[in-house]
Amino acid sequence: MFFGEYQYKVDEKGRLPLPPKFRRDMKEAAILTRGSEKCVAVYPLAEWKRLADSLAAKTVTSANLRKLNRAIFGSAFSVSFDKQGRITLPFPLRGYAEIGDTVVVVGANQYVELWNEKAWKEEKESAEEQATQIMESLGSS
Amino acid sequence: MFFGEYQYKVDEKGRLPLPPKFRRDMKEAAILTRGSEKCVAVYPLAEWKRLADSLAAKTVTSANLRKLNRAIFGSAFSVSFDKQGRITLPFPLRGYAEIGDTVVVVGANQYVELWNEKAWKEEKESAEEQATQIMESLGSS
DNA sequence: ATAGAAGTGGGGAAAAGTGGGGAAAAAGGG
DNA sequence: CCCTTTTTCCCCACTTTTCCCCACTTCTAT
Repeated sequence: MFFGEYQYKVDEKGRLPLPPKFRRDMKEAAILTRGSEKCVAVYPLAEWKRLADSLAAKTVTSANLRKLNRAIFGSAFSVSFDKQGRITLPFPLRGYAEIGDTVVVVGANQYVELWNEKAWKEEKESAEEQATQIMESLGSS
Repeated sequence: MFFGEYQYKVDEKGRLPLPPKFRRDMKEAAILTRGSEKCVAVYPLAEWKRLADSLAAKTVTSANLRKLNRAIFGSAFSVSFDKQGRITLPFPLRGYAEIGDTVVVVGANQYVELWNEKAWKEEKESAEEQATQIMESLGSS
């Protein structure tokens, strides 16, 4: 279970640390891919396998499945941690999420997201607004 | 069950004590997250799990679920008590609730809230005002 | 009055964040 | 096909932060 919000620097070589707690749950390696919003998704190996399997099991038209596969697997990168616990952000993903020399690492339960600082700020606000509504509807039940 | 209002200092290292009575109900650790108003919510582990589960059970679109995960898990931090019964307030939460070197700890039944001193004063006044009105309307029935 | 518990402060060891050098590997051009 | 240039990756080093422990003071209850 991943949670919390952490800010780190991305160095000239494109390396960035993950919070120690996150590292421990991603033994040796992780899978990076494009997030649904403008962010990078980081999956532990096990979670990635689960995701891949559930996609394979989906009954969609084969044309759609191919598209989905390309989108998901085509932009997936496997990364490993160096001795300092850092990963190297692949260039295409870095460009996609518009991550400069600062990154916000966000725990989202089953996986982790990497955000451009400003983009995260905006996303957070809209997410909170929505969460408040949902939580209030829970309270009234 | 948490109740009462206590004022403590936050030291230079960002540490603050919780009332002994509260500590006892939060065995070893607690989860801190954003409160609905400008405060920090402190949940015992069990209560947090209950909350997270009830949210996960909500049937929402996957886009909304992602947002919900971000709002809920992104601002959650797990903290533990040191030998003196203090917790360290994570920086993002401290900023959000605008907590300086003084904090008001408020019991709110199932969970606990941490407030900026001034913000609490205002919140309390408006809460008391409303409570009086509500009770008066009850009394006339 | 004294003992225990609670609030407050700080020192030191360990961990984490950050930056960079150099060897190995890859890529590219003659 | 080989040599040169660039990139990647592994390792080391420094700085900052965090965490654990100890100490002192205050308050309360017996």
